[in-house]
Amino acid sequence: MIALVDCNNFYVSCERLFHPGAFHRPVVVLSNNDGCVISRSDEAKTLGIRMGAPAFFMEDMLRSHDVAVFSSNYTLYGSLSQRVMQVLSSFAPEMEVYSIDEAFLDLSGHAAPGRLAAAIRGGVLQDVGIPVSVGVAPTKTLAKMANRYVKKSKLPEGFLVLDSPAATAAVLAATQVEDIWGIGSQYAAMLHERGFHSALDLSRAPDDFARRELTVQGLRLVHELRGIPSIGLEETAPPKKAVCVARSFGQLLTEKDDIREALANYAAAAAQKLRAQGSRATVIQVFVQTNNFRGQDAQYHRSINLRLPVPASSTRELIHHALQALDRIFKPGYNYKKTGIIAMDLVPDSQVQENLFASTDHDKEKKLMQALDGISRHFAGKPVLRFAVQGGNKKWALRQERLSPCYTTRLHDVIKAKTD
DNA sequence: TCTGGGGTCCTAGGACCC
DNA sequence: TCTGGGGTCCTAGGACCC
Repeated sequence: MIALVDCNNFYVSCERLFHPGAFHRPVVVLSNNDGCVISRSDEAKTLGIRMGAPAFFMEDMLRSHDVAVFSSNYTLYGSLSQRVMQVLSSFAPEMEVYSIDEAFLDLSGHAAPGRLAAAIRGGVLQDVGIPVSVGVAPTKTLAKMANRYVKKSKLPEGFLVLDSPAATAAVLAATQVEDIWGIGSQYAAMLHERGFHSALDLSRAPDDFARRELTVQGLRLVHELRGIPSIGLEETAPPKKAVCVARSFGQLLTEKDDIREALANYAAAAAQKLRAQGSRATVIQVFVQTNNFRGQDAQYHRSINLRLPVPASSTRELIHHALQALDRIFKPGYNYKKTGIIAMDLVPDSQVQENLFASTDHDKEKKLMQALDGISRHFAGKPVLRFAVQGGNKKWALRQERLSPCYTTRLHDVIKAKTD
């Protein structure tokens, strides 16, 4: 049996840990730039606040219902996520960390999965303070479904075990196709049209139909619904194939210099990510975009791929190439909303083929970056040393008007229990 | 008139996930 | 004034190879 453990309203739960006043009260967490709602407490859901709803549409409503609003603080959430995963790993040696707030656990060999699920829930709550729900079933897809059922039906015990055909069929029948893991809006519309409405319907679909209309992934999915394990547990995360840093600006930008500054900073962040995972980029993609939502503005979306002379992870090189790419796609006269860089075709640092004719001294470059990373580690990962082109104007900076402190990762932000 | 067979690599686009 | 960011996988089609 496989368990899917999922933190309830994870970002909201993280904020509540440090703001006891936010319990028993609607709470939402906003995306970057305080743009839209990405996490809601149960009370906020009851108020009818939708996932992804733009915050500025709802300001009056948020105020009148006394909703606690937070900017997202990924440093805090990442740190608490690590603690949750640590606790989970003590329950099952074989585990896949699926996302910041979810993990699959292999429970095979346990005689009483229900008791274990209850213990997991209690353990995480006790040790970290985050409430979780647990779904247990023979396959990952069914475990996901059981988990969703626990939350949707607000089962008071917080877990559900699908260990009989009857229990499984009941949950399958109660789940619409669009709520199945792996079925998005496009497939859902097609399935309804073809007469498949519930997960139970889909579990009875012919294999060749699933293969033809939903690709091989859909075929695996249908088998999983029937209780045949077809998606394996991935214990060690495969190395990333791409690294992307892209942000909307806090305000629209028209000046190339401002966009250069933003892009230089994103390229620096991408380079740091690459070094942290020990890989280098062979190709970079750089893009610029205007704001689609502004019908009154002329629109411009453009991206370009650049093959690097030698795979690179040095901040200096990535900034250099990114800005060259920008030169080729930037056009004056637009209100720009977003830029970004994607580092692709990543190769392990150790397997890089040097270019005999390249002008860059990679030994020197590497030492420089080691020094840079060493210094930044001293300052809790903050980029205290920067390249001049990264500037300091920050016209592009994010809006984060309701950011809570980094209670668990920055010494200065640790809560004071007592002041002198 | 007839016009092979088998393969790789790359790119673009579509679909999905949290 | 204000609408997120970061990923993965699959397929189809074209270019190219012997």
